Amino acid sequence: MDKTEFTVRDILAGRAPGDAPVTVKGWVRTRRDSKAGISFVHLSDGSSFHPVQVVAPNTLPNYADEVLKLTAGCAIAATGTIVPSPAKGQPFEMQASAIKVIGWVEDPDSYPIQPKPHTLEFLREVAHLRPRTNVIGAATRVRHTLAKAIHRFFDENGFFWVNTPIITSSDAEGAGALFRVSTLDLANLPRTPEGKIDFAQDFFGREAFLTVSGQLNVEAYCLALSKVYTFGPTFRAENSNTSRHLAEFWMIEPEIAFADLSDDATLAENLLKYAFATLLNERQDDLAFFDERIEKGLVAKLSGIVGSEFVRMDYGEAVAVLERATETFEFPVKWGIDLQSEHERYLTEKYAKKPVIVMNYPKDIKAFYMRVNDDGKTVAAMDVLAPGIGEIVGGSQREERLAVLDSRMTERGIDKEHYAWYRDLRRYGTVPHAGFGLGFERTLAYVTGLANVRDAIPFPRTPGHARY
RNA sequence: UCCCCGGUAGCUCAGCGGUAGAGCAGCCGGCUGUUAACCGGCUGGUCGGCGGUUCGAAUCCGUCCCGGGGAGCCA
Repeated sequence: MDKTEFTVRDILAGRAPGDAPVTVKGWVRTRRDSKAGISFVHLSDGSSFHPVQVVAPNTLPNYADEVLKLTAGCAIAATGTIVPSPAKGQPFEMQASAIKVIGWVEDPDSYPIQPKPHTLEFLREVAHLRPRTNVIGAATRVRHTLAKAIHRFFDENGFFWVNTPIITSSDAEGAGALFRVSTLDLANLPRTPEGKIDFAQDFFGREAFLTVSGQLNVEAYCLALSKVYTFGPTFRAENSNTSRHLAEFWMIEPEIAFADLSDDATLAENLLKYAFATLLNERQDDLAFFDERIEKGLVAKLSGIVGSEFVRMDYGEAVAVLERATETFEFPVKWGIDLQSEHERYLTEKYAKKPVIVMNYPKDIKAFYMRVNDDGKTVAAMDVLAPGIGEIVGGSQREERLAVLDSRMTERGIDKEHYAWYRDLRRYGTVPHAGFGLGFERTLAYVTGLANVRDAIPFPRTPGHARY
């Protein structure tokens, strides 16, 4: 991009010179013609929510042959002078002196992306073209800024980003079904003398899978660098068909040493508030769009969260609240049950009307690595529940006592040999530590008001869907 | 995987036993410093597939496919 080229964002912000011709490149959103002898072409390059208005006079040499044939989706380079717009709708516009068509739309009649609202369901079926829409473009920019805000928060607080492996052999974390990674010839599998598949001949000499969580690995780095986090893709081969599940999704997993569950909850709350505040500050146009078209009151909702405390309650208190509720639940509430979606929704949407942190769950419904509390009945686990989306954070203080960890593994029938390296962390300089997983797409859905995580990731993977 | 709802023009939908419709998009024309403009005209369909009921099926029945919502699992 040479010095005379500017983005739509720069032009609308007044950062392009007004005394010399500049060029902007992008894709046509709409074209309106005036018989007074000009056409108005709205041009988007994705750099900002709003397009730039290019005013094309009929004195352009290619006006009749090309400008009047521009339709939604055509790629052009427009050159001209940036002037304050005489009409309402935009602060600046371009008086074009040249419009060069770079790419036509073949068969405009059937081009799927039109200057009108489409259903999100339809847009998922044209996943390669949907970034050209307002809603997916805005979601993409918010996703970027959210990711940057999360990294910045950790950086400013002394955390190190640890890239835990995508391919693992940890297969019993209780976090769902796994995708197998193998280079064996499926049509001609090697067998052991007992007739089982001989994974010793596979690429890694053992069974391998795509990771469902970087937690166990990041714990190892936590017990050396004190404050660490992962931010990367994770994979679950669950046959989940809901608006909140993806087979491939991104997760943020901080892990802090010399810390307990309360520290963990505070970290989660601070992270979310920081991220939301950043979006309110840096993505105003996009959030205004989501507020207007996707979820009324979105900006006020986020501002409210930034400025208030999350509600914290013990699992026992949560059960008591649910038992007192006048609402009738499909699943009856009593101490010991895992909270159902309807229960979580009640707590966060009706009872607190903001994010709720539920802490100290019964140990029998939680994973083996969560620290057993002094009561012997509960573990130091916490979930952050958000209105409309449910669980966005799941975390715990980890069991740092080797004897307790071993007995928990025995209870669950987990092979200690397989977790020898994880047990080592408790043998050599063990300390209390805690962490959580934050679902990136669920968080993005929450901050945009988008009801389905499939619209919060560029190319969603769900059961039966990996076409694009 | 289970339970519901839906599939009609490129898109959004109406029609729900009797000759396939509207809005938007596209094309043509009119008007206009316009703002996902406005006015007129035109083009555009195996009514998801297959089978059945009926004189006659987009409409009723069966089945399969596809999409969505909810549940479970979880982030």
